Amino acid sequence: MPTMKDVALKAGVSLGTVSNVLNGKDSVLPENRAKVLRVVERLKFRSNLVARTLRTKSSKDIGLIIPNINNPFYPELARGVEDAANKAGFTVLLCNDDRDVRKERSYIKSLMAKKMYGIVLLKPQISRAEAEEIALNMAMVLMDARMPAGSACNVVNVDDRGGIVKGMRFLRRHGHAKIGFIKGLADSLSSHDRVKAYREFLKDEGLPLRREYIFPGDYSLNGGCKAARALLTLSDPPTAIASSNDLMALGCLKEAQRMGLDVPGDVSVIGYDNLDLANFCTPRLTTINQPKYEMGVKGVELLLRNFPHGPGLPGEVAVLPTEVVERESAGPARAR
Amino acid sequence: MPTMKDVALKAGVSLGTVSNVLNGKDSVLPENRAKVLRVVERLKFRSNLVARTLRTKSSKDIGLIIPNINNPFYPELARGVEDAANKAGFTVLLCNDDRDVRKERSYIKSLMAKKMYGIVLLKPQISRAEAEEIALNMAMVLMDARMPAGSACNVVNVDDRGGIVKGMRFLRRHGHAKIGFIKGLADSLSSHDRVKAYREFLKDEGLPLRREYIFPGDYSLNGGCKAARALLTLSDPPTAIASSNDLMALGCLKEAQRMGLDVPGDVSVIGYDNLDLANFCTPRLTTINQPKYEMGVKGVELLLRNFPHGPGLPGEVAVLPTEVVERESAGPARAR
DNA sequence: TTGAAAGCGATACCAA
DNA sequence: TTGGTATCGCTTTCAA
Repeated sequence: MPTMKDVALKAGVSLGTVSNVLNGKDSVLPENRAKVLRVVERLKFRSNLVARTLRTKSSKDIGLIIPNINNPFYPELARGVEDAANKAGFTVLLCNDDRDVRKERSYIKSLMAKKMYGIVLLKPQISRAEAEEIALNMAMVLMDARMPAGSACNVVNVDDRGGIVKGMRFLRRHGHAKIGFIKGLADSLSSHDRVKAYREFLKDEGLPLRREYIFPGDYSLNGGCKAARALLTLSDPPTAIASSNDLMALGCLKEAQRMGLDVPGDVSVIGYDNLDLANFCTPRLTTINQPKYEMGVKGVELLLRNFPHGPGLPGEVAVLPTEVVERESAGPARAR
Repeated sequence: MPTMKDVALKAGVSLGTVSNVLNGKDSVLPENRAKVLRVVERLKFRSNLVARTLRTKSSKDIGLIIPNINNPFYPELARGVEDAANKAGFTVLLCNDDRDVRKERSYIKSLMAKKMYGIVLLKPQISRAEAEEIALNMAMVLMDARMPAGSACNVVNVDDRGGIVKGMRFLRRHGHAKIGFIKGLADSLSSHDRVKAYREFLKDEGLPLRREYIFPGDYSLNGGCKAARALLTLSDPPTAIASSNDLMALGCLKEAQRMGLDVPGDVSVIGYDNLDLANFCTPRLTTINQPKYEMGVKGVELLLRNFPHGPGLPGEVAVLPTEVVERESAGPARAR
């Protein structure tokens, strides 16, 4: 592997000149530039990025820490991060922390030891103070998190309140007044926001809040089945069920069918996330879309924009919109 | 950020001693080791991995190049790679090449410039010669590829022939003699192997090979629908359809249902891959499992085993087994 | 505009 | 066992 020194030698110029050519500095005689370029070509020279990073103290890489790439929500988001990063000349190191704070910390330390430019961290479990401290050394973007105003961390969230409200409104518009809700695991900000939005919507609409209409789900297919069974065997069952994710909505849908109910004829089901599976099941699932790819893109955008040449700029917070994707699993309420 | 020099200073020992302590060399006086460790702790010192890599000319990272993490086949494989790599103290850089040779080459070059330890490359599009050349500089594992014996590249493949044969046998055992086949895009080794296996199976069983029973699919949901329509409207339609991936099998299944056919009552459908969706659809899809996670693990295993301290050892090839996962979409043939 | 030289922060060798 | 020093390959400053 040839080095810049080799190039300099063969081209009959100094190391600095080669560096200047390679970095597009214009203080180089055209003739020298040409010579250097020719040698670079001939030797198939490629800069050693490690040396560059050592010298400049920052690589052109960003770390992406997510719970688990196996969760169908994340590949698209990861792709958004990668595409946006690539476009800006950065590459992405993917890390799955399995929602384990220890793993999360360990990855962060490793990313720092690698002198990464920045980190995109989903569902952070570390404390705010820890996050702030990291943001001193590298660009930082949090997703699905809440930080105090003035924080050095950038934050990208999704309008979960709005998503639920839109879904509920959709159901209302189709005449539903008795709407059940399947909660998710109470471990994340977004999950919390979704139930809250459900409650508030009911209140705003002057609809009664029935405790038995809220079922504690676990984000799993089976959790959705259980919820459906519980909700639909009530003496006065809901005519529509809103789930806080697609997987449970699917379970719900399947269980309703198993009970001999027609979806959406007898009961409407509405999901959340808009995963691929929402398109693959029968009936296709009406659901709330989260802009997964765009979340990734936006994250990188903030990352790069607010850390142009080291720290300084305060963080920014972006809230991305949700929307209902109308398909087949929800329709008009029908008297039973 | 403190450096090893700072540690050496505060601990009153030399740089070399600190290095030896940190790298677990035993030629250090226990008392000195303790001193160093104490200072490391106090200063929260962490080795700069970039400097280490520059000096040693190889990082503890491996690159993983896949077509697209958005394709539901890959997340699990990627997870296998990451887990196995982590266990060995390595981290993984994920790259999506979108099946574009140019992107593939560009990523490889970038990985080399970063002095990565090795590369796991899926469905390589570069030439064999190119692959061999890369293997001179870093550990290399190819997946879904064929290399000549004696190659420096390691290869991990899946027993696609066997998978198809097992699926066909399963159908035969249930009395099917008229079996349709939906091909995939002819762009990969595995795709090619699957049709071939289908043909040979028919021959071995003494069953007629009917051209009209082989439909050219495109791996998409819609491709599966079209295939079903074509195959099932034949004057003498097949009683079972084997698809070369799950997505087309799902499309096939849905189209059959739309045509008023019962699956598996009227027609059996069998997929390939065993993606999550195979479990989520109705009826649940009987399919051929590919050991995705294990492929990733095996890849890293070969990578590490055959490149312990630089090149030298020849590559190894591993073929992982497939198996039929019996669910609900395939059953006994029935006279129509 | 260019060249010479000083670092970046580790590892590794050699002498002591 | 330890300390001193050269070195990895680049960027960056400073004089010329």
